[in-house]
Formats: sequence, C-alpha cells, structure tokens
Amino acid sequence: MKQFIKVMKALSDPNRVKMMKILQSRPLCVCEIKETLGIAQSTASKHLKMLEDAGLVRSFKDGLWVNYSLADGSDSPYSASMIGNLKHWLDEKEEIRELNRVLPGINREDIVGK
Amino acid sequence: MKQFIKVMKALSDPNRVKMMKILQSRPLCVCEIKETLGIAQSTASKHLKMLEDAGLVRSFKDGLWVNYSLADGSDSPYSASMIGNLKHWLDEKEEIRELNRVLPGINREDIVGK
DNA sequence: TGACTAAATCGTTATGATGGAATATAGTGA
DNA sequence: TCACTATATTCCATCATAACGATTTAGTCA
Repeated sequence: MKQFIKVMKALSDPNRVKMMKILQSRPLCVCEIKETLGIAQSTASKHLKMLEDAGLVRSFKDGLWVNYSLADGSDSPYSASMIGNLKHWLDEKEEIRELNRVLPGINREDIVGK
Repeated sequence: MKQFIKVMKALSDPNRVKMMKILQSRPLCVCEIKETLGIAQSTASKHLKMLEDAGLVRSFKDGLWVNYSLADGSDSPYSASMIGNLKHWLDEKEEIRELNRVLPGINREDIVGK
C-alpha cells in the first residue's frame, strides 16, 4: 500500500508529471530539466528524487552530470503501469505540446555556457 | 492535465484507497464506510467527495442515505484505468484483507442502532 | 592540492491537505 | 409543522508539500 501511495503522490504534481513526459523523448540531466520547465535547480532535484523513490525514473552519473531517464518499471506493478500509461496520456495537452516544442532546442552545453 | 492530477491526488491517501477497495465488494452508505475505516463521519464524507470529483465513485440518494459505489470510468481515461487496475491491485495487502474480513459484518441498521 | 562546476541538501516561507468537533442541510414520518 | 436523522459543510489545529536561495557535496582538470 505504501508503495502504491508513493507512486500516486509522485504523480500528483504537475511539474513531476511534466518531467515524466519530457523524459519520454530522451534522457536529460537536471539542468536540462530545470531549464525546460523553468524552475530552480533545487526544485528540479527534489522532484526527481521523489520520482526516483517511487520507481518512476532512474539516474546515471556521467562525470559531473546526472542523467535521468524513465525507469523500466521493475520496481512495482504500480510504477510499471503508470510509466506505460503515461506514454500515451496527455500528449495532446497544450502544456505538454509546448514542452515538446522547446525540448529539441534544449542542450546542456548551451545552458552551462550562459 | 488537471483531470489527471485530480485522479492521482484522490488516490494519494490511504483512506481514500481503502474506500475504493471496499466499494469493490458492494455499494455502501457513508456510515458504513466510516464504520469500516474507523474514521469520523465528516472525514469520510469529505474523502468521498474528493473521489467523486475525480470520477472514481458515484453517489445515489436513497431517502436519508447516500449510497456510494465505484464509478464506471466514463469520466476520463485516467479514472477508468485506475478503477480497473485497483480491482486486482492491493488485494493481498494485510490492510485490505482486514477490511474485507470485517466488511461482511458491517450493516447500516446496526450502526444506526447504537 | 586548488579552482571550478553540476547536482544534492538545508533553511525558510507560503500554501495545501488531513482529521475531528460542531453546525447546517435535506429527507422522513408523525 | 415539528422532531428526528444521515450526510454535507464549516471551523480550527496540525502536519505535509512546493518553491527558492544559499550552502554543501562530489566529480573534473590544471
């Protein structure tokens, strides 16, 4: 039950849902995610931790960068199901379409450079 | 997106999830639900309203009683999916098994009578 | 080692969620 | 109409959540 609640809580916040949606396109580092969503770095980091604790995303270190990607769902049937459903849910929502428009122009080198 | 968040939030609370699970057995009035979960009447009523707003349960008036039952999911794909998944999720959890043990002995006339 | 940098954590503030007691509402029946 | 009752709503106290800036941590490269 606690595991199920954790997944539901993780998906109860718009920014975290947006993170799940943009991670469907490709793995992203924290700075790319914060940039895409327009939120503070600490905020992004905390949200990602919550998604990771719920088994919805995974992180891989690459030097100074930490890349986040969707989890494979092996953590629980709840996370597996939600990861799967979210792949076809919300795509037509304007909030998400907008993210998918800006995402291709997001690049970690550019963010660092400014 | 708001609709999706509403469903996730509704299922982010243990008492509300328990309500969804006991309503799988049969429609119940507020007093039966509060009795089964051991919570105050006002608390039960508020939780049920939240589930109803999310399209997860329905209510039917029967005189003074208000009977709640699972919704059919026609509200949104999110509620439909969660209603369906919850039918086979969490059944083996002790918290839920216990509810299913006491539920058959719960009866609105007995609750009123005391 | 020391300067540098991406991400994580801490401290604080504002907002929202939860629970119960008390009160209001609406339906029933005399 | 009046007393009665199941549920809804309001009020209040407590606790959780979300946001940001500041700081700490960990990894890189001279």
